[in-house]
Amino acid sequence: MKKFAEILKTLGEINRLRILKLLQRRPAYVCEIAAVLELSMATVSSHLSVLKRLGIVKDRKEGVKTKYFLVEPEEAELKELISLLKRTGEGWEIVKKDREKLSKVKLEVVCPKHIKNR
Amino acid sequence: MKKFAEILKTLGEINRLRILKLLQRRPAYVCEIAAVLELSMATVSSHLSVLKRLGIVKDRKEGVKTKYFLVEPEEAELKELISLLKRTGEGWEIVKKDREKLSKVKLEVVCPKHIKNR
DNA sequence: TACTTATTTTGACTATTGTCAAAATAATAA
DNA sequence: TTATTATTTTGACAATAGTCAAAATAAGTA
Repeated sequence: MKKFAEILKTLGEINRLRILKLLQRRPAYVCEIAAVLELSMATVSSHLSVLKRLGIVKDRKEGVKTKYFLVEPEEAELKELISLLKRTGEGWEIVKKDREKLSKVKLEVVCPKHIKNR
Repeated sequence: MKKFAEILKTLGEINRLRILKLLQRRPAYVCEIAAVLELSMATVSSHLSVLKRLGIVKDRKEGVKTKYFLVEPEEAELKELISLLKRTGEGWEIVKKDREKLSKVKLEVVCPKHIKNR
């Protein structure tokens, strides 16, 4: 039960939900996510590590960058929650905006110091 | 989306989950729940008010006591989450223990000051 | 080797949360 | 009315969480 509560609490954070809805579109680098959400990379990185610990995202190093992507979780309850989130978030305004932004993000623009620590 | 995160976070608290699993058995008074969970009535009352605000429990005054009971929530997502919780919590050890305790609780014992502020 | 750069970690800060004791409420009983 | 009692509210506290800047890492590149 403790685990179940943990899962719910972890998913009950708006920026983590936004990240998940982004990753449902396509894998992304930390710098891209940070640019879309307008959060520091430190913050995004910390959210991602929480999601990784939960077993719903994984990462792959690509040179100096890290690409994060969704994976099918092990646990049945988590699977159900993710499926609910998949069905549920599509109409939200912020999700549409975030995805629009993501589709326009240019790595060369967003990753070097053009994005000055925001 | 903010609302959805809110729901998840609210449900992601172990004592609130325990309360919901109790109320799935039968309606109960604050003092009964406090006795079963071994928490102060103040704490239980505060959890209950959070759950009430979410629209998954309601209360009815019975003299000096307040009886809390589950209601079918309005929102579709919340409905799905509650249904998941219904299917999901049955095997948990703590749920079985809590329910066992609840079935043995005697109002006359548990409500007056016999339970000394725990 | 030294330099650059995306990421992660650390440290600090603020806001929020879960908890209880004590005070305040509200409903009944005497 | 006054007393009793279950509940709620308030105030305080410790623990946790989200955030960022700055430092530390790690993986290139020159």
